[in-house]
Amino acid sequence: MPESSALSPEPAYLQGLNPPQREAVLTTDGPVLVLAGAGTGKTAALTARLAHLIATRRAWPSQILAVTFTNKAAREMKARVSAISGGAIEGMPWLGTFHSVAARMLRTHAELVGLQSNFTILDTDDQLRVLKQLIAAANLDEKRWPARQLAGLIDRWKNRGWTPEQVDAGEAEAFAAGRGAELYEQYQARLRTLNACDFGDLLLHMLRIFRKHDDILERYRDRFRYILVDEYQDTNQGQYEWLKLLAEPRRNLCCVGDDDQSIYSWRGAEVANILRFERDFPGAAVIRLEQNYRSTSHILAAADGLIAHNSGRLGKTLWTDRGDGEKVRVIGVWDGPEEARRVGEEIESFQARGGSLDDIAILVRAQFQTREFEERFIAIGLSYQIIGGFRFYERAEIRDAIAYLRLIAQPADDLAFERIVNQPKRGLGDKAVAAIHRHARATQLPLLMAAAQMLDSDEMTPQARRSLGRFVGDVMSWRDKAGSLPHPELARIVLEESGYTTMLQADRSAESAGRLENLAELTRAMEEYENLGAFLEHVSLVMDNDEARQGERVTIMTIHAAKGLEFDTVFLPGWEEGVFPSQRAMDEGGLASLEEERRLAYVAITRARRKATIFHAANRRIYGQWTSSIPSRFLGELPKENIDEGTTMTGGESLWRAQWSERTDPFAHLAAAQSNRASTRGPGWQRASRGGTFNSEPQRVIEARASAVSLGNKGRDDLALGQRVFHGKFGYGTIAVIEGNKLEIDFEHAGRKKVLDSFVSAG
DNA sequence: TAGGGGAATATTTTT
DNA sequence: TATTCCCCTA
Repeated sequence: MPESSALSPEPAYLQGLNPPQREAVLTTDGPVLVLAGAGTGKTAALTARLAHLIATRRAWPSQILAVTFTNKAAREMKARVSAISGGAIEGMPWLGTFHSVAARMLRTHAELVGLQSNFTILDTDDQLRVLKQLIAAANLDEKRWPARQLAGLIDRWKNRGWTPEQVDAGEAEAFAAGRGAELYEQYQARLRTLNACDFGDLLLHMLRIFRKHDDILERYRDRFRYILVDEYQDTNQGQYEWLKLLAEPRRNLCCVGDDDQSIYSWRGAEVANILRFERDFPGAAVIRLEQNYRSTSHILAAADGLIAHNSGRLGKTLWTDRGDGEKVRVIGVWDGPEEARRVGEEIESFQARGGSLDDIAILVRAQFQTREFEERFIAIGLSYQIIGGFRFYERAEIRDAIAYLRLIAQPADDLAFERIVNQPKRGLGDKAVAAIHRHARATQLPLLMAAAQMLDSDEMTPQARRSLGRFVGDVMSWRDKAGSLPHPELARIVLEESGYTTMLQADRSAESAGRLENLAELTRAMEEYENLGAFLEHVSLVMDNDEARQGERVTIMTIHAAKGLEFDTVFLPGWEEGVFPSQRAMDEGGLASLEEERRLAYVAITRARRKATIFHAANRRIYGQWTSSIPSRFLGELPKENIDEGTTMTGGESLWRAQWSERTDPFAHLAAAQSNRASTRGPGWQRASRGGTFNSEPQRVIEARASAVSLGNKGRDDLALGQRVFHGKFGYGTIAVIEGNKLEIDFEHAGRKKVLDSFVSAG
């Protein structure tokens, strides 16, 4: 703890903060809403506030509830609070994500909602499996009423804090002619028998407990002197109620957020929560952080001009003293491949000038857009990483491995049992599993126990019985070992003895090597946890796994994933109607969705520190179909004075010519790019697609030329002939030929391939 | 029961 | 263009 504050002029945590930031730190009591625009030093203010509360003895670390949405944000805040206090503040036990905090609470009160304190937290796969069974049991056509849709609805209801009884008729109508609420009810009942809950339940159960048990609510109210919420614009209805209950009667609630960065309404976030904060908490102090420390002014002004087209904003004006900087560039290109080519060229020249790839990001609206870039970067040998998509713990092999561990830790975990009885294949298919289910239902036993009993009956074919006997025996023996072996060791044994490793080794597909590598990584990750239980809790709540990143690389990710991050140079491809704003969003959500898309565009632009380049293509292949596209309406909403427009195509008079010259002269686009002709935005772009024929040929030529340029230079000095290496796609192999930065490798499973050295690591 | 082949289908995804 | 899922056959 710091010295008595009266003497020292100013505590360290206040240094370097601007006046509004200080206000956000020092306005400790009563409701406070901090409107923190993009790049305005929100996290600095937030952590200083925590430090201040503790340093001035307003609260002990354990008396502050601080919630975030992501594990990443929670981790960062923890680290910064610890740093700012010089390590004096070790733990803030109640700093975490909404879900982890709620889970922690729920473990102590589980019995009040019909669970045991060791309940399991279901992942999406488990959830869908349960729902599929219920839908089938209800005699509904799974085609017409997919489990995914029901899962989405139930999630939405939970986000609003509704229990099955509270779902109104109109909402229930949305699924299977009014049977939605009924299925929700059945789902909850099933979860209770499984001693499990899903993500939504973590919050909803606690909310119900708070509503029903005053004494418990009182206890938490008494404990939490101060409450702090990050990314408040992303809270859903349930979270809002949860916070409101806890914040009374002290009302020391500080919410930080930015209505212009609300991009998760499709996940239940209610912008309304932030918009009505002042009404909900009369007398609230509203503090605006408007000085942007991230971007230069053209970038800010462009973003600001765009977002001004939205209605119903709280409004704020970002400013910066970083100078004008460069204008935002808007570049029209012919098609997707050219877009990727252009971005690749710019990155290479940036790199040639000594720039670092780590400073560059390509932010896309949708995952499918990443492919074009990936292909291009592989071709020219540019290091990149794609963030998002499937996360570590969502991969099938990881989930399978975890299911084994779950079953060992909790033999009653029926979902885990179902997932792996026949994985790897043991000849226990639908028939056998159905028989086990029948027996389990009849005897009220968990599946694993029921299966054990059935070994003595003659309900199954002898071979199925033999196979099942072996499986049950294995699980039992692993359970025995679990007590004595360190858990990572146990995991390795399980993977080996279950035949899972063997199955992958026998699999000759390109991915199997990567899967084995993932499993190895999993057992490595387990070492950081005290015991199996702690590890499994981590896995359910923290779905990400920090992968060690090696070397410089360009980052490719969705705009959603980029929120909260910043990069020196940002490329924003695909600003076309239908892609961005996305067609589906507009079809389904109308104006509200369009505004959310616009906020997304705002988030995208404000990620850039110095340079933002937007692309729009005249033709794009979507799901294998060539479609012509018109530039995004958002482009027209950018203030003219903050953008530079250009196109790589010849003038608007004839797209035909552009097409023709592309076809015959592979370097035409370069010439066009250099002369940077006037914009052709407008009707000329709306030409019908000419189909995919024209570009296949020139692309190959250009591809070859670009490869020739980037290949054959440098090469790595840490690789040698005969060395064993690992490749993300092809697995392990031995180097057979080295030629500059090109390698020929004899892969153990994929045969001989030519690859670039930047894609292999010493194995 | 497993695996092949053909048809249907396709945002964003903090926990 | 992928991927996934369902049906059918060995």
